[in-house]
Amino acid sequence: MSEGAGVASQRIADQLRERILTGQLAPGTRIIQDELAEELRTSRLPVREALRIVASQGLITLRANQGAWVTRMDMRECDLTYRMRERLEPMLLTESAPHLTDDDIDELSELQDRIERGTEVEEFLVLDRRLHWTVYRHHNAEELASICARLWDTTQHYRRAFTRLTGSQRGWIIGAEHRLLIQALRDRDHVSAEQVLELHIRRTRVELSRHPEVFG
Amino acid sequence: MSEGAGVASQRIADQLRERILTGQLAPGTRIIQDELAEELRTSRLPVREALRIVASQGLITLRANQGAWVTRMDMRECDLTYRMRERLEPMLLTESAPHLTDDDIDELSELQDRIERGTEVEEFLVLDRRLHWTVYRHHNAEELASICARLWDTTQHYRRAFTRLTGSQRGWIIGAEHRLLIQALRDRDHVSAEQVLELHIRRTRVELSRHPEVFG
DNA sequence: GCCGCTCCAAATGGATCCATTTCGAGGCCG
DNA sequence: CGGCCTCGAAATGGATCCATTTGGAGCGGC
Repeated sequence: MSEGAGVASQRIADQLRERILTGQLAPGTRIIQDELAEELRTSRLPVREALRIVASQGLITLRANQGAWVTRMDMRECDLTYRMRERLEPMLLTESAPHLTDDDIDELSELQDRIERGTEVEEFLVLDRRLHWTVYRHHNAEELASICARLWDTTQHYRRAFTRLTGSQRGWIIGAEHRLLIQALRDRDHVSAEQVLELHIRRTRVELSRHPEVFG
Repeated sequence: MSEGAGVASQRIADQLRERILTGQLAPGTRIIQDELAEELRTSRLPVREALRIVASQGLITLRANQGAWVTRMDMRECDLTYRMRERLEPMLLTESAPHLTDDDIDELSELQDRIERGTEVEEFLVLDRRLHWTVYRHHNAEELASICARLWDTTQHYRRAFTRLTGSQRGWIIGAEHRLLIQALRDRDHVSAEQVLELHIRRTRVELSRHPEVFG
């Protein structure tokens, strides 16, 4: 795949990705090669390659002779993306779970503690992601993992909007799901862990589908 | 995503993809920018972009400051790819099946007739692919479809080797599975169609896992 | 007053040139 | 004789310049 090529291109791609995931660049925003190049003190060439890298991760959309925009999703696409996650992330869990150490699982508990103590949306998004990917930490399936990461990233903006909207109402549900997941992992009951994870993603999808206003 | 950008880049990417899928370029083959550029009467720049496009589809692997190789898989990766297909292609079927016309289904039957009459490996690969993607013809899920296509493409070389190896021994199994799939679609029994499709992919995966020599 | 045509500025696409990195061949030293 | 080091060719990465395309502003005609 495309982890290689161009140190500069990769750096620029990472920065672009960061800005999109943190919400600095909203879906629909146009990205102009010259602007990015000047701002990052480089030529347009590595910028062009960076745009391609980020496009291959689904975060921006390119159109020939026209330019690049931060990818925009409608509710239908977002729903489908969550359905894919429901089928793929449990696979990723299965690949990783047998290799989780007791320390890993303690780390999961601590992350959930912090999630429950916190109130900031941005903090929640970071911790939630870190929790999930700690579960997947020992996967040995790059392809699968990169697809899952892509599905996660492309819905990040709408997850943020959704979280802001529903506030802490859903906190205890997510908490219960996370705790059940962590306990199943601690018990080495991987089938249940898979099932809880699928449930967790599906429940979020269903709730999201009840908030069309997230998609403006 | 990355359907746009650079008419030339896109053309070159298509040619590269074609050569890999038809087996002209085997996994592990190194691709040198200068050679491709000279052969296609263009400069290295669109070649570089084409390499990125094809890399984003998983068919070649880039390493910074080193170059590009046709992606090589081991049995474990191939097995995982088939497992992903088992979970995703039935989804794609579900998106498309309700919109299949009687003509579409007749076309499927004719394709299967031709598969059963033929003996050439290359012909089989083409017809088999056409059959599957005729089933998916009316999907309205670009992301899902592009992931499925990617999973299909990256295993193409090993499917070819496998087909050459097992010859026509598996022909009647594939025929039965395809016929059952087509009949379920004709009966508008989409749940059964999904199930047959999953079975079909899983059976192929299991057989493939019994032939490690394919990954020599 | 509205629609359409022309032309121009701005942005993307491609070619060429130069810099940098990698890897192997060949020689030198131990 | 073998291992290491150096050097150079070859390939990739980046910068600059030019070509092409696009879309909108402004003018003209109906």
